[in-house]
Amino acid sequence: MSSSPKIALLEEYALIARALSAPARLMILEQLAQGERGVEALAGKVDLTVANCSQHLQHLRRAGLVTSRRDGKAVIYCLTDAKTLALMDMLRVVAERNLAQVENILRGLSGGEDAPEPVSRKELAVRLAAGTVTILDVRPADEYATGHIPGAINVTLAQLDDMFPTFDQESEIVAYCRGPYCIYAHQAVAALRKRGFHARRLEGGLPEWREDGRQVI
Amino acid sequence: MSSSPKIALLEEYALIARALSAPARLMILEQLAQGERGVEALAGKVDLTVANCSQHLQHLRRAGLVTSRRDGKAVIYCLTDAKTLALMDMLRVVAERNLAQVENILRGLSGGEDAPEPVSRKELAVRLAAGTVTILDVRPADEYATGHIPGAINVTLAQLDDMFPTFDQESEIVAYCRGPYCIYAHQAVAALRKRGFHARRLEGGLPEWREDGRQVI
DNA sequence: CATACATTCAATTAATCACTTGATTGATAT
DNA sequence: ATATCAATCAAGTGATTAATTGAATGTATG
Repeated sequence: MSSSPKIALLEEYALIARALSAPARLMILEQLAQGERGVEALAGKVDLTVANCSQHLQHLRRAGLVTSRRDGKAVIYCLTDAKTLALMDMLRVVAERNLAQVENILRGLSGGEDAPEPVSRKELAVRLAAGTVTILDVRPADEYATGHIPGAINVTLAQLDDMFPTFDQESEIVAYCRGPYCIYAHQAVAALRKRGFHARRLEGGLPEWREDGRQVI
Repeated sequence: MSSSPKIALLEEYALIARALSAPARLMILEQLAQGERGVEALAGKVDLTVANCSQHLQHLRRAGLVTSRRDGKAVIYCLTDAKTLALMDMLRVVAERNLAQVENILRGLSGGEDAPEPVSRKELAVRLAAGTVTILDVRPADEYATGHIPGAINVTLAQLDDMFPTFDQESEIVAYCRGPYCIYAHQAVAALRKRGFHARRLEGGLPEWREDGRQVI
């Protein structure tokens, strides 16, 4: 098989990199970061056929990034450990630093305007305790239902237009979504700022907030 | 091209992961971590034809991991930044945690015996200043020549057999090589311990030592 | 200007990959 | 047992990839 142990090792490392080299699998991992899921639920979320999704999941399992267990007739997948999230985040950081294309897309998301720096999780925790901030959870309702930051209001992007009158023009609004790969919070902040609100993104998303050991309800 | 900005972003991230998904390219990156190199020198080091190596380098450049400049008739490649090294190291960490195969190979490298914990760079720096340690640089002579830890002795694995009599049985020996992807230090430590020496690996390799801002001559 | 040199491009082949379709397995309920 | 449901497997297609070969580019030197 492999001539030398060195190449054998590199092939294993490459196997993990390859597992991360398809957009569909990155989306699956983003979903699993929210919490464990069955194959059919995942296939629905990332818009793949069940068979195709199953194959991607096995690819991820071969790379050791996810594990599965059987629950009745369903097979539940979950992330092997949080290091995978750190690896994905580093992928994003390197992409943002080195690829001009990524910068262009991110600029486009904030509607041409300069997006403000995101709010750190620590800062949000302090202001959450003080009650000086409105928090928006911009994920789909079902993901909000399985866990969210205490006090967060669930508003999808489509609903946002109707909600403007209910927000306070003075206090700051912080929006979050699935995590660094998710663009909902970017888009929500752009829409809010266009209407004159003080809005910023939360750094990371719910999985990172949970990973910090902060409260989720 | 890409239907949504989300998929466009994921495709960029996937591009970087794909760049890391071939053993040949991981070897090229390991070499570039030692210092900038021309195409022909790289091709020789990683045992590829020049044309093939050039194509791999362009793959890496498209992913923003390396940059190139022209120097006379040679084209010199170097790593875009040190974050790439961090990404590769995280790839290794995840592999060691999640893939049984990697554990097997690493165990095989230490000759079946339990390998001792590596020496941290900080600890080595202290003991280097105190002169209480022998340091072996187990890389090829040309790589040693372009920079090494002060006081390190250059010994290739092939030469190691002849060198045993010259080592002190009492003081500890620390071996290092190109970095976490390189197995020379593992093999050297295994050989030394089989002969009864107190030997350990340095954590990381020369690029990481240099990255810490420590002295290299 | 012609030559030599280092690198890149272009065309080819074999292998691998993503995705689709339809059949099969495994577990539960009737 | 039989039916049902979730997930996986197996086979086939089109696209992408790594590697090889030979030609073409760009840069220095005689």
